[in-house]
Amino acid sequence: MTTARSSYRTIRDEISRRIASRVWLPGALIPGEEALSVEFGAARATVNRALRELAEAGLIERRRKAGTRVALHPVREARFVIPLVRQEIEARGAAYQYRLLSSETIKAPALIRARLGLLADAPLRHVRALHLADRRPYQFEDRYIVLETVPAAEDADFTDTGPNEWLVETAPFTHAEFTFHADGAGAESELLNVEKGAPVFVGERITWLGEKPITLVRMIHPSTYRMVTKL
Amino acid sequence: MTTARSSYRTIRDEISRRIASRVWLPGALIPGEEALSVEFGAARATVNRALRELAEAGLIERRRKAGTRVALHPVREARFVIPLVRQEIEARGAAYQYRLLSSETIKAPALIRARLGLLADAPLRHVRALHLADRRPYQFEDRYIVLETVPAAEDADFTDTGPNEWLVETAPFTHAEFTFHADGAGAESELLNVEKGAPVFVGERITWLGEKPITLVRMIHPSTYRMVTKL
DNA sequence: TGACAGAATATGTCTATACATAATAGCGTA
DNA sequence: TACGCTATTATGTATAGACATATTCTGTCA
Repeated sequence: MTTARSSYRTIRDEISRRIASRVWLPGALIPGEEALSVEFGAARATVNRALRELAEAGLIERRRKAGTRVALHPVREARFVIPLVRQEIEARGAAYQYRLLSSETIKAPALIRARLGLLADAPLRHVRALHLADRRPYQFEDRYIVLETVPAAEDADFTDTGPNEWLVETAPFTHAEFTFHADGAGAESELLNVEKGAPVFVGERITWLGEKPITLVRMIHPSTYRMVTKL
Repeated sequence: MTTARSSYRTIRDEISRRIASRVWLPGALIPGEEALSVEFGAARATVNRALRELAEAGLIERRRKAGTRVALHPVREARFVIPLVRQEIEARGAAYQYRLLSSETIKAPALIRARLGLLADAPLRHVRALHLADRRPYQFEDRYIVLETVPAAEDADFTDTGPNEWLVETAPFTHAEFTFHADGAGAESELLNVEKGAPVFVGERITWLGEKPITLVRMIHPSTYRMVTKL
């Protein structure tokens, strides 16, 4: 019979605590919103918000009529922010530098076309660039921009600022897909200043505006790179 | 003057659309909750929920008194679920197999101690295991469990099921930190059936219960592994 | 000019109430 | 017994109104 002066945070944290301290075991049914609102002396809407947040975090599972139960496997999800390379580098207190390597308009290569679900001959802008932190190679960027979706990219100037910053300001996206994997350094090994075949961390991102693909980018980091996220 | 029959989803999506279609430009101030509730014919609370979700997604930024504006750099965040290896493998339609490689109770090595913020001589359970998908090495798991935090782990039997599944059911966590990077295969190369020094994808995870560290685990995948997430 | 106290304001949260909706449980019928 | 309809129930969402709180703005005083 906690007295607590309502507040959805109080309720959320208390319930979270009960789960963490195993007062309510995984799989167990917890009291309904009505009951909790009585216990905490809060309105049902307040309890609802607390429970909703916990459900979103994956700690509990809710179903109409069936009630709310502690998640069996806390399939919690972590979040990682999608920063601009520049911000990422500057946040570490390092000096950011950018170097454009190449930029051209091409017909979509078969592989890229398949990945983006494009018809043959779709024109793309292909940009290669290097991002440095304190004068050391930090990320090699290999990007394709779909000109049908973003016509303005045809004439954009990427000599001083990277296409990412330009896109972020110019072409908002609605969906995105991220892929991460490890690979051996290929042609980009020299640029990153690593041996050929040395392990590199590859992040790949595709973004869409509605159904239309905007861009595909491969971001390649030397093996010193760490992608960190907290929960 | 959209008529729309309220619903926070309708409002959320419409605002999202206006941002995507650049009706409201990045950095621009958008109408206040009061105004929007009039426009959409909804209660302020409903508009609030719509805006709150958009803010959480990083599409807009809200500040009291200052108002709500379209985020300059959509610092959106992606989420990735934290699945059990088994589920991950079975979800691909592959057969899951587990093999315990070694298990012993040790004093914390200096490196691990530092990483977990432990005092000297803290006893740990060190478990090494291999997870296979369709009989092929999928993940090498190298785990340390802090016995002070989870005493029951001392006697737990990991011959048939991995420590991860055991922990998930037994020791809930409140915080976690994830790190991902690429590395060259070391001692585990044979187990993963790759050449020594071949690129591997390393995921590291530390979990805490309150202030007390629970476990540190390194999960090493061959370079065929892809970590995928959508937004 | 600049510092500071207060007024103004947009968002943040809570309440009470109502109705909507999904899903279960139970009943009746074939 | 098997099937399908209906009542029940817990969560989901909406509303109007109120108060809380963080910030900005403004005017005053040194």
